[in-house]
Amino acid sequence: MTFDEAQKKYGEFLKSRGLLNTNQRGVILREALSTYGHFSAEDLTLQMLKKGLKASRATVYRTLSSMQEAGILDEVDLGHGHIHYESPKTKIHHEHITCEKCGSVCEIQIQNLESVVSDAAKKAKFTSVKYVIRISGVCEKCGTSL
Amino acid sequence: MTFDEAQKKYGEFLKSRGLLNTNQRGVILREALSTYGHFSAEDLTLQMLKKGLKASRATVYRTLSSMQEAGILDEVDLGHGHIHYESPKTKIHHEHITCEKCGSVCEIQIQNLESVVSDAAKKAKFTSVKYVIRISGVCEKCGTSL
DNA sequence: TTGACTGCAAAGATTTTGCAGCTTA
DNA sequence: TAAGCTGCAAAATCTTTGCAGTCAA
Repeated sequence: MTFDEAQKKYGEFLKSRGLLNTNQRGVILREALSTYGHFSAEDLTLQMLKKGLKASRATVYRTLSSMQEAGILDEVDLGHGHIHYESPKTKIHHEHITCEKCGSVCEIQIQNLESVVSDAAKKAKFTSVKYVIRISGVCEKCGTSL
Repeated sequence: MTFDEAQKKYGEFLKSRGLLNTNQRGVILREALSTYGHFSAEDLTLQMLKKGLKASRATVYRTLSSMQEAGILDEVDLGHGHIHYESPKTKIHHEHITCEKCGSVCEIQIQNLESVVSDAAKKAKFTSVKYVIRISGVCEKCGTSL
């Protein structure tokens, strides 16, 4: 998803709900999509502060949450105790695994995870299925240094 | 896993770490394993309070966490904003899906999820792989009543 | 006896909310 | 103008921690 596509999609989402397309929402959208990899609301707030872009923590939280609802951000659980987001533009169907010892994060590919989960959910008559998976383990480095 | 097996396993875990097998740990273990389905630290604390069993919130948190490490409880993410646990004795390889509208939780079966995740993680040279998956969607009732 | 455990209350961390003033359409 | 948004600070939620007294081996 390019920035323009995301902007358009978010704009439509806002309009469909009767919400306003404000300056802050635009700034946060741009910032979120231009960030490589995963970030938390806190990360983004600080990153914007450094650049002199103004948006309060509360607004960042509110906006990221609505961007996720709009489908232009995915939630990611790295097991770090707070929500991370990620732009789907960098997502070619991958998940993350966090090392329990050193905290490092690797991306891994899980074949068909999306469809497997979605199929199972459909058997229980659920629609609009989403999932967040948190995977952890011990990485090679930490495993061999024991 | 029966209660006796869990108790034995937990006892061995504690011993191997030089930790004590205290009264509170025993009480919490019994309470956790006798609870059907999933529960949070808070749930368990209140449940024990009602029965007149004494254990502070902090101790329950500490104990559940160590029981998870010992492998006699599994962490479950229902998307309710706090950690839930579940006894593996009720777990015949199932996951949970939470309805975004009404909050109801269903159990669903996902074929081979465990091995699929574990295999993918092994390709990244991770060992001792664990995962927690949070699945959400819209249940049949909420989907048709729109 | 000694190290570990417990309860309490206080601290922490992350996220949400109330409200008054500001903005967008 | 009206409805929605924003920032601030306060609140809420869940969880962890420090400490002094208690307990298990």
